[in-house]
Amino acid sequence: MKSIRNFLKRIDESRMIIQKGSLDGIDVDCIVYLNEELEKNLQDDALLQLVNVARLPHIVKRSIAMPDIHSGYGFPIGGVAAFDFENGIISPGGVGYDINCGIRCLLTDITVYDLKDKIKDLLTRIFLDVPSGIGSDGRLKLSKNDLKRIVRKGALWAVENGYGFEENLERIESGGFIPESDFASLSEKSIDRGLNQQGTLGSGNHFLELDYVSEIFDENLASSFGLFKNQVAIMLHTGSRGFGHQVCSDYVDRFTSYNLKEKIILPDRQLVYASFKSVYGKDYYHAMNCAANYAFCNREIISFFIKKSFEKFYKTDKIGIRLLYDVAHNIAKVEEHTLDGKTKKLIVHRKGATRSFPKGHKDLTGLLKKTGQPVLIPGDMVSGNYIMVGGEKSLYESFGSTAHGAGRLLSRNQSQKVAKRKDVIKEIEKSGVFVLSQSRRTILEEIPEAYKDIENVVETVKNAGLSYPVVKLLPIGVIKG
DNA sequence: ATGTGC
Repeated sequence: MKSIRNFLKRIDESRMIIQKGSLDGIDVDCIVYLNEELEKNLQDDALLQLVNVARLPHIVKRSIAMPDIHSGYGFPIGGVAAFDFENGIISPGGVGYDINCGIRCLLTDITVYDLKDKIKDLLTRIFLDVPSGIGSDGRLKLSKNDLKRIVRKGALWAVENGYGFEENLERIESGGFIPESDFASLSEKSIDRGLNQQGTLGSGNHFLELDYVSEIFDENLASSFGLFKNQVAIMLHTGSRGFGHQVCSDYVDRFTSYNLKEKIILPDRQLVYASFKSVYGKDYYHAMNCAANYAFCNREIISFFIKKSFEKFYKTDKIGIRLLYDVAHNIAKVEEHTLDGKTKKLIVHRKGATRSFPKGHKDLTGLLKKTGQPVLIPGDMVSGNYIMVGGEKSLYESFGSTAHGAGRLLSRNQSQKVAKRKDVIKEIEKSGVFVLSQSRRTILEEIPEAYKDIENVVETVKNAGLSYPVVKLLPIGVIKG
C-alpha cells in the first residue's frame, strides 16, 4: 500500500499540501507548514491525523497543521480546523485534554544583571510560593459558589477577589473570560477536581521561567510592547489542570456513546464530535468555556503570586511587573473570518496552535489594534522563547493562527531513555539555566533534546507570513512542574 | 495534559 506520505507535495519553502480529492473522503486540502529541515521530523501518524480531520463533516477550506505538529488525541497537536457555524461540528479532540492551556508573558523593569547572581534564591522563593507538580493543591480554598463564579468570570474573578489586576484584563486573549459558559454543563466529578487546583502550575510541559531579552528583531514593535535588551521577563505555561482534564474526559465519553448510538462512522474513534447546535455540542462548548475561564483565572492568580515573590525578594514594590499578553493555545472559538469575500461565522479549533491576529483586527483593542497581537512561542528550556506578532497572511492561510511551541521530537518514554544516560541537570545548568522541579522524571521528559528546534519553527511561520519575530528570550531559571 | 497505567 502506498504510504500517505507520498501524497504530500511541497508548495514552497514553508508549506506542504495533500490536495483535496487525492485521498478518500478528502474534500478540502490538507496544509502543513514545514521547512525542509522540519519535514524530516514529520511523523506519519500525525500526518494521518491531519488527513482524518479533513474527513470530518462541514470542515471549511482546509485542514491545517503548524510546524510543531506531532501526534495528539484524534487531532494532531499543532492542528487548526474550522467548521461552519450553521451546520458544523465541535470535537473535544480538536481542543485537547488541557483546555485553554496557554502562555503568558510578564515584563519587569529589572535587567538580567540585577538578577544573575540571585537567580537560585529568587527562583527558590517562587518555587515555594507557586504550588507545582501533579495533583498539587492550591493555596486557595474555594467553595462551590466561588467555582461557579470562576467558570463564568475567568480572570475577572481573580481581579474582583484580590488575586489579580484590572489593567491585565485587556492584555488577556478574549479579555480574560468567554461569556458562553454554563456551570450546569459540568459533572460533579469535574467540580470536585476544580475546587482545590486554582493557582497551581501543574506538571509535564508546564513551566515558569525567568528569562531575559537576548535579541531584538523589530525595534519599533519591541518598544511598543515595552521590551528592551537584557530586560527580565517571566514566561508562564499552564492551563486548566485536573478540572479541564475531567471536562474533556467527560465529554469524550458522552460523545463516544452518542456517536455509537447515531451510528456515525468516524475515520478514527478519537474524533468523536457533535453538531455545534445540538444539545451535545452546546453542552460541550459551555463546559469547555468553563475550563477556558478556569485557566485564564489560574494564570492571573499565579502571576499575582509571582509579583508578591519578586516584591518580597527585592524588598520593594518597584519591580514594574506587568502583563505583556496571555494567549490560549488549546481552545475552540466562534470567530468571524472572510471566505470567498464573504464574512462567515466559524468554529475554529486550535489544538496546540496560537491565535495570531494582525494589526487592525476587529477583535483587538487599544494599543494592540495598532501593533497586532503578541504571539508567545516557547522553545525547549535551554534554547529559549520567541515573542512574535500576528501576521496579515494568517487570516487567509490559517484562520488567524500560528505555531504554539517547538513541538515534541521524542515521546515522553523515549526522552526518559535518552536522559537516563547522562547527568541532565548538570548539562542544563552548564548551559546557564538553573532548574527546579518537584519531580526528576519531569525533567527527564522535558530535556532540550526532546524538542524540535524552535528556530526552524519560527523561520517557517515567519516565511509563511503567519507571525513575525519581535524579540527572543533566553531562560536563566526554570521551574518545571 | 492527567488524583499518569490494562
